Amino acid sequence: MSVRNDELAALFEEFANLLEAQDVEYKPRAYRQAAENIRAYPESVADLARRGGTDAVMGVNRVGDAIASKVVEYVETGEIEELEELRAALPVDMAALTSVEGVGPKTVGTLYDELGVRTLDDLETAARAGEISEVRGFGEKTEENILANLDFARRSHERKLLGQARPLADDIQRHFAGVAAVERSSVAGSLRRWKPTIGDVDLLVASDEPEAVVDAFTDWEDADSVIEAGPIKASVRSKGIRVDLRVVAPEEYGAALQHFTGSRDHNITVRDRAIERGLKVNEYGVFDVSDVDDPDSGQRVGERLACETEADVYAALDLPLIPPEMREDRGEVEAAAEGRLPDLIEEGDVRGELHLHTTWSDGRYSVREMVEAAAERGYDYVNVSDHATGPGMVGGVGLSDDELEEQLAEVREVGDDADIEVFAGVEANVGEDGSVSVGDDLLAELDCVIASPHSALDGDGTDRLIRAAEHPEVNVIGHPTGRMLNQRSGLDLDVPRLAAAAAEANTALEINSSPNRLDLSGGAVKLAVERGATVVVNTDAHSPSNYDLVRYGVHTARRGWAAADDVLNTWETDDVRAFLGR
DNA sequence: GCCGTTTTCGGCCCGACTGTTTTCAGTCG
Repeated sequence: MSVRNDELAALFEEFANLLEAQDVEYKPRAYRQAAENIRAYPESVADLARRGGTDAVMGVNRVGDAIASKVVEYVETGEIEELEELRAALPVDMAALTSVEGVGPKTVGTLYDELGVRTLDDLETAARAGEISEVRGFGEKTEENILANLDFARRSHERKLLGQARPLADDIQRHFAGVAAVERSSVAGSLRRWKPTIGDVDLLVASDEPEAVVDAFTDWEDADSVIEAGPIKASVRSKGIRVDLRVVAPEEYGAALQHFTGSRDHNITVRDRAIERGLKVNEYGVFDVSDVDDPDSGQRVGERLACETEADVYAALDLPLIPPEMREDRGEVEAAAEGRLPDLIEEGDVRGELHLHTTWSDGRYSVREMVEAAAERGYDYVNVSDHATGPGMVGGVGLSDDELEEQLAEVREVGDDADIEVFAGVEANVGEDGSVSVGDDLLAELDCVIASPHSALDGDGTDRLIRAAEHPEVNVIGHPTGRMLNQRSGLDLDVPRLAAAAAEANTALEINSSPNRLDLSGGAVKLAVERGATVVVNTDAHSPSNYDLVRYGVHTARRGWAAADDVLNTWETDDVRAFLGR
């Protein structure tokens, strides 16, 4: 049985909520943290369980022997006995009910005990009948809010894609640019760390007039409804996404930005380092509490060190500024302390696009239009890589070998006219056995061959992709797992093993920048780069405007600690040609 | 339940906001 990480994570989140409904202390937090780390783990945790048992699963941060053995139990039997007992004691659809804004585990427990509410439908029926406002501790306002939030909970139980949330954040940043009370503003939270999926949009503003900022925020034309609004913070819903605003004093902006960017685990490690130095870090600043009797006696206890900028905050802890994309508690604080932070790739380092489609397959623009658009962007080279026919290609999208020969002539012709280097390539399909769906003679004529899995996208794909990577004519493995965010998890990969083989074979691993994919993930990129593999940031463009998606790939590379040198398409044309063996 | 150059036992982040309450519980981030 193949079990996805997010499926495991959901189980332990349910575990946490059921325990919390019973007033159990501390355990819920432990289960939630374990769930979060399982969800974010770059490889299949179920695979870990199968290969190495509880010991291997305990390698996941904040997973100890108790939770690890529950993972093993679930992978082996499809059930966790303790969870079944908890469910029997509180037989409710916990995930659905707690997805209603303002309804948490305690509320679920109370409404089950008092009214027998088990599902969203039960909740709606009880609210419409006015029963909820009769329960002690509840009132009419709570009942109204539940009704108001129910539809939203029914419609959107998924995290939003980075590619949806980023443009929204850009919009509101433009709105704030016209508000006089806003001194500085930034996105924070997981969006600033460029996580592939986002729970909500976090915004931070520096201002001496917080209430004016909150007013401007709730008046924003794209704010569809106001969830809450106080003197220094507010939340609205916009286009189905929750947007949280926090306003802070300008002199505390750096500390607040550091605090609200997270991740929580990164901040815990940072705080630990502060404690070692007699310092205290919170959202208001870094404080020297070495001469203070009770450092917990207030928010701003002790002497405040500089914290107008994030760099000040890290400097106070003898650390260089750690880029937001790295703040996932994957060893970055230790690396920073030892001066080992990589010089991360930046958007401006990208010199070319090595994966694009034209009207020959499923693109919407001609070879010439795609090449000219790349030249206009200032790129030095592109690789025309239309789909080949083969496993996973439906509706006649992919090209036969004869058609590819025909296209090759056109690509050469466009290349002769172009100011930039035009590589002739293909996106071939990797069969279930690792074979490549284009004839070897034709592959040898091409400059840059991408091999991508498009079919049989479940189970372990490591051996299959290694075989493709070792094919002498293959230069890039495209979207290696084949995952589609919120839809399918794709292949399980032993990334270190694949990366070592790819490095040996001089084959690059793709970071596909499409917001639906972001494949490889940042965590996988880190493992790949550590094994010496070269990665390539491609947009898989089907139109010129798709070239803009490159930022998502670059920031994913940064989440994987990649420097420009690790990324093939930051190299100069001659070096890329040498890598391709042309 | 997890975790440890202060601990293998005894801690666990904490502040803002809301709605329900007369001083607080629940939710959220």
